[in-house]
Amino acid sequence: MLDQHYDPHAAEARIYPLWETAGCFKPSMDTSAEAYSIVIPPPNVTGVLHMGHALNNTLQDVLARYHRMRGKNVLWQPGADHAGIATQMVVERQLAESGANEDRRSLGREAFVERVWDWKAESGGKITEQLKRLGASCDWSREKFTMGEREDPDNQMVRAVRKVFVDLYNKGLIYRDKRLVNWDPHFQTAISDLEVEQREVDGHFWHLRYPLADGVTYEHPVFDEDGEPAGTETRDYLVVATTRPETMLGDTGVAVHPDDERYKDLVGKFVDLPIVNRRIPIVADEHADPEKGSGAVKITPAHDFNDFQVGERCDLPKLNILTDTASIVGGQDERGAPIADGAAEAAQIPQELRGLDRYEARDKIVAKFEALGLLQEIESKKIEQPFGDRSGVVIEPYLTDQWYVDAESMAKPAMAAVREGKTRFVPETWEKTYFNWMDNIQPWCVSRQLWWGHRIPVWYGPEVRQRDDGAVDILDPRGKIFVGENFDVVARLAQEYYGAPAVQVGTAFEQETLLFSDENDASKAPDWAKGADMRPKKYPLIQDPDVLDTWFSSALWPFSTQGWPENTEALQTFYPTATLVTAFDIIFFWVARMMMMGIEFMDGEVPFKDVYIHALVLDEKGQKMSKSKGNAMDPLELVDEYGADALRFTMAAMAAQGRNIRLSKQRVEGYRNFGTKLWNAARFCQMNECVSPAEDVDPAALNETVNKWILGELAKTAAEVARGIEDYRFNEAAGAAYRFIWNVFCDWYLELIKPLLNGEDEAAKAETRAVAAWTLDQTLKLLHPFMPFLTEELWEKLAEFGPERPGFLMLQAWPDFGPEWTDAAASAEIDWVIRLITEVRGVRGDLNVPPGAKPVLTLANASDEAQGRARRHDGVLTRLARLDRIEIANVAPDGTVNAVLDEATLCLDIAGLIDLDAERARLDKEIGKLEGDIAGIDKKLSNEKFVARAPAEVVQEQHTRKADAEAVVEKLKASRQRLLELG
RNA sequence: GGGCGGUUAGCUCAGCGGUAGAGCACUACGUUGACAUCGUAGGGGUCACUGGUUCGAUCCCAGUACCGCCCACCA
Repeated sequence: MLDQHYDPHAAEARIYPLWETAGCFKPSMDTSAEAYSIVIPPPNVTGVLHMGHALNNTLQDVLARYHRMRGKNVLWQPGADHAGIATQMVVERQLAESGANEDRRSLGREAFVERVWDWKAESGGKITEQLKRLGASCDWSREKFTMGEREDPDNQMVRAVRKVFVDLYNKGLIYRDKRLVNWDPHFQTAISDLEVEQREVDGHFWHLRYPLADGVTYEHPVFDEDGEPAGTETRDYLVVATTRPETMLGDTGVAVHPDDERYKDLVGKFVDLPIVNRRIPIVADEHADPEKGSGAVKITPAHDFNDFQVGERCDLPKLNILTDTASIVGGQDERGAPIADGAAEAAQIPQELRGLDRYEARDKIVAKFEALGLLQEIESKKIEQPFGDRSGVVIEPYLTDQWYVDAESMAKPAMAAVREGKTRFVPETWEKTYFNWMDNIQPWCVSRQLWWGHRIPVWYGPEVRQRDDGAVDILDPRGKIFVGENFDVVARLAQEYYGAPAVQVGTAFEQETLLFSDENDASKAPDWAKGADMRPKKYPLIQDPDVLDTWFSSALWPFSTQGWPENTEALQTFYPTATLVTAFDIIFFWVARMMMMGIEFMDGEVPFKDVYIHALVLDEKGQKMSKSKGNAMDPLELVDEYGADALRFTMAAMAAQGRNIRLSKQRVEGYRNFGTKLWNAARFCQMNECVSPAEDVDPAALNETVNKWILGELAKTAAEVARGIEDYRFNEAAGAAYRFIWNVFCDWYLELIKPLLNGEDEAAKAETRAVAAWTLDQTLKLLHPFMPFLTEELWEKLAEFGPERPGFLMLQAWPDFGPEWTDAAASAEIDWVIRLITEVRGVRGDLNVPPGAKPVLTLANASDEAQGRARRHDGVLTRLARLDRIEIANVAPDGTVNAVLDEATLCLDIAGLIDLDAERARLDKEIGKLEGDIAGIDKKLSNEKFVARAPAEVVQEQHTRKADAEAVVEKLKASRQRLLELG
C-alpha cells in the first residue's frame, strides 16, 4: 500500500540511477524512427545550477521525454563550456586566496593551465550532478566539453575548433587587423562588443583650453546672462570638453565641423598641446558637432572609437598612451613591446606621469591644467561608461592587433535561413531581435589575451626575402603568418616558405620555437622531415600566444558534439538538431553564431529547425542572474524542500510568462500539493483494488456512463498536452494535465465512482476498477514529461498487485486516442449530473444550509431524459449533493427553494432551515443578473447592423442565450412568488 | 539616439474579435473511510488612458502616460 505522502527524495535518489544504468537516456538508434535531437546550452564549467538553468533544462527535458515516448530516436546532448574568462577568473581568485603567494604570472602559462584543468577535474562536474537532480534525461555517456579532454590535447573538440579557424582563414573570413578593441585592463585582454555593458555613472566633463599655436587668435561669439548674443571676444585658445582628461596625452588633433563659422579660419592652424608641448593640427571633420560643447573636439585616435575614424579620415597619427593595465606608458608597453607608433611623442610625456594609473594620471593632468590657467570648467553630469561584464572595470578603447571574424559576410546566409523559414524562432517576435542585430553586425574580435582556452592555430615567423645572390634578408622578424590545424601542417607550410624542414622544440605552452636547422635533434623531426636536407639557418616560429573567445567554440556546439570534423553516424543522425531551447540574452552571443558556423561548415544546413526562446529568470531584485556574478538563487534548495517534480512543474507552468520570471515559493508549494493530490488519488485506487488490466480498456465494451465519460475527458486531455508541448506552449500542456487530474479525475470521477466501487453490482465494479486504474496509468504517461519521478514511482508501485509492467514509464508509448474514445451522450449525461450537484451545492452554500441537513430534492417539470438521468445517478446525486432522496413532480412543490437546471426546476425542501429574506435576496440577485444579461442581448439584437452583418451562428447564439435566460428568470420569479406566499 | 516589450482580481501572471481566467492570498462552512500538502461555497476586475477600424474591441490600428529591456563611438 502507498504511504500517505510521496517522498520525493527517496524516489528521486532511487529512480534516476535506475534510468541511467538501464540506458534509458541513450538514443534508440532505431533507424526507422525519426531522429529528435537537442543540444544543451552548455553551462559554464564554473557554473552552479540557477533558476535559469532549471527553467531551461526542464523545458528541454519535457521535450526530450515527450518525443522519446513518441517513439523518436531522441538524443539530448549534454556538455559544458570551458568559459575562458570566467574560469580563469575563478582559478586566479583561488590562487590569490590560497595565501601561497602565487599568481598566474609567477606560475607560468603551462603550470597555470594545468591548475585550471585540476580545478575542472575537482569542481567542474558540479552542475552535471545538479542537472541529474532535476531529472535531466541527457545521454551522459556522450557528454562533451568545449575544450575536449585534458589527456588528449589533439582531441576531436580541439581539432574542430582548429579546422574552423583554419578554413575560415583560408576563405578570408578570418583576418588579423590592427584596430581599436574594447580592452579590459583588469584581465588585460580584448573583449567583444557584446561583453561590454554600458552603465550610467556620475562623471564629469572637464572643459580644457588648448592654446593656439603661432600666436593665432580668432573672434568667438559671447552671450549675455539672458543667453542673448553679445558680440564677440578675441580668443587665443580653443575649448574642448572631455570625460577622460588623461587622454589628452594622446591627442593628435582637434576637430571642428567644416561648416562651423566660428572656427572656419582655424582649420589648418595648430594648437600647442599643453603638458607635452606638441603641435597638433586643427582639422575639419563632420564628427564635430557644433551643438555640443564648444563645437571643438579633441581627437585621440588611439583611445576613442570616434576619434579613430576621424584620425583615419584626417590622416592623424594614432598615438597610444596606455599600457595593458591602463597606466600611462613609459618607453614601452606592458608586454615589453616598444611603443609602435609615435615613440618620440611618447617620450614627451613627463616623467612624473609615466606608469601612473589612468585615474591618478587624470587627477594630475587636471591639476596641471588648473595650474596653467587652462581649466575652464568642471561640469558634473551622468555619463554612460563601458564596463567589462566580467571584470566590472571601465573598458579602454585600445589599439592592438587582434583576430577578427568577418561576421558581416557570414551573417548573410544566417539571416536568409531564418527568412526562408529553415530556422524558426518561437515566439516569432524574436526574429526581429535577431535580424536587427545581424543587420548591424560588426567584425567579431575572437582573440583573447588569456591562457585558458583554445590556442589560436597561428604561428609567426620571420618574413624573409632572398636576394639575387642567394643571401636572405629578414624584413620583419614576425611578419610571416602560418595558419594550420596542427604543427605538422604549419611545419610543412614553413618548409615551403623557407625551403627547409622543421623540427619542433619546446612545449606547447612556452612560446615554442620551430627551428629550421641542422643544429637540432633530427630524431624529433616529423616523419616527412627525416633525412631531409638540413641547412644551417634558424627561423624561429612563435605560436600566437592568444586564445579564442569562448563563444568561438560554443558556436560549433551542434556539430562539434557529434564528432565533426569526422563524418560520424551521430553527426548524420542528429544534425541538424530539432530544437534549441534558450533564453533571449544569448541570441547574439550564441544562437546567431551557431547559425553562422553551422551553415558555413555543414554544407548550408542550419543547426536547428526551431529556436524556442523562453523567459529570463531574474533574482528578487529584478537583476539578471549571471553565471559568474554570484547572485543566482539555488533551485536545489527548492528541490530539497519540495522535490524536483514540483520545481519542474512550476517551471513548465510559468513558461508562458513574459520576459521575466520571478519565482514564488508558494507556487512551487502549490505544485508540490498537486503531486500529493495525484499520489492520493492513486492511493485511493489502490485501496479500492483498482488494478491495471493486462490490456488496454476497450471503450466500446463499457457499460457505465461515468467510465465512458472519463475516457473522453482523458482523450481530450492527452491531445491538449501533446499539442501544448509540440507548440512549445508548455504552460498550456501543464495546465491541461493539472486540470484533468485535479478538477476532473479527482474532483469528479473518483467521487462519482465511489457508489459503484462500494455497490453490489460486481460487473460494474469490475469495469470501474479497470477503467480507473487504466485511466490513472494513462494520466501518469501524460504527466511524465513534467513530473518524471513521481509518475515513475507510481507506475512501479501501482503494478504491485497487477500484471507486470512492460518496463519503465519513461519508455512507454505516448497515448493517442481517436474519436472512438469520446462518447457524446455520456459526456452530456455526466455534465448534467455535475451541473445538478453544483447547483444544489450553490444554493446550500448561499443559504448556509448546514452540511448535515439532507433535504429532499424534487425535480419539477423535468424531461424524460432528465428523469432517467436522475434515476440512473440517484446514488451519486444524493451523496454529492447531500440529499435525502430525489423525487419527481410535475409542478414545483410549495415551500421549496428553487434553482433551475435546463428545463427542470430543482426544488429543495429547506424552507424551514433558512432565512427567507436571504433566499429572496439570493433570487433577486440572480434575477437581476439575468435581466441585465437579457437587456444586453436585446440591445444587440435590436441593432440592425448586428443582425445583418454578424455571422448567423453568432446571432442565433444570442437568441438562444436570451431564451435560456428568460426561461430561467421565469422559473426563478415563480419561485420567488411562492416564497412570498409562504410569508 | 535607434529598437523591442509590458500595463488584466490584493499579489504573480495566463488569455483573447462575440458570456473576463488560473495559482496564491481573502471570507464562510467542513475531522463525509484517497488527500487538511484537503473538501464545499463565496467575495473581488469600467482588462492603463484617448481616439480609430468593426455589427461588436480587453483583444486589431494609431496616439498618450507610466514601467522595463536590448542595441548605439565614453566630447
